[in-house]
Amino acid sequence: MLSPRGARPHDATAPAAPSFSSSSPRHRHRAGMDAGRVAEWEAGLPAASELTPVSHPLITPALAAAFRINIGGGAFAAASPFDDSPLAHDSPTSHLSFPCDDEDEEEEEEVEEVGEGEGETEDAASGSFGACRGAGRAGKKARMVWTPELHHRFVEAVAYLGDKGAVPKAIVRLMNVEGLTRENVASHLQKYRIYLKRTRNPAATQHPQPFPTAYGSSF
DNA sequence: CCCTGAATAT
DNA sequence: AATATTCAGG
Repeated sequence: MLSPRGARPHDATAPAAPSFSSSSPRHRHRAGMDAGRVAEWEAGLPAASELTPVSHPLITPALAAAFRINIGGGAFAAASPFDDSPLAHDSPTSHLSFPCDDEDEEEEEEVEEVGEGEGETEDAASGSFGACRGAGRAGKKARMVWTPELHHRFVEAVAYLGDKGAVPKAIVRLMNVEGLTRENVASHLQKYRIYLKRTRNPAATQHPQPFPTAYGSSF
């Protein structure tokens, strides 16, 4: 037996990382019980069974409204090469970047750090986004971090397209997120499908889980 | 060429 | 262990 893909020459790259890497404001995500926030993506799920809109009357107002995600405080440029997305009509629905983690070192997670009981009412979920790679181009494919907002957008796009039309390409096109590639969506789509399958038939399996996202989403 | 499934790497 | 990335196949 031959295993062709046994060894993979990994590019040891570590080229440059000079850019701004001085202060990295870590966002403290509080796993509070924001049921409202959680219900957000839950509401975007195809509760019923028929979610296959055979007719595509273009973008619906509901979707457009649902897509109205917080648009950060203009930290990024705004020149989009393509602007032919149906969603990118005139609403601030484009310019979404995903934060990424740098550092190659394997560092343990930081210890818990509780403030002095300061009120954290303001949620950071819809706050500022840290653009990681955008203009700067480096042979570094940072691990994509699917933020709840990004995931929500993804879910909305899938729900709109339907199970039969939810193709990575269409989703990417609808999301219109710069930096988001088809592979990224395809990968996530797989996970999303598995998640749906898992929740649909919890037979002989653990209890239903919300969504195995790396974010606070506990019910 | 595109989409889906599994394997692999971090 | 979980998630994203990548390879391979249909």
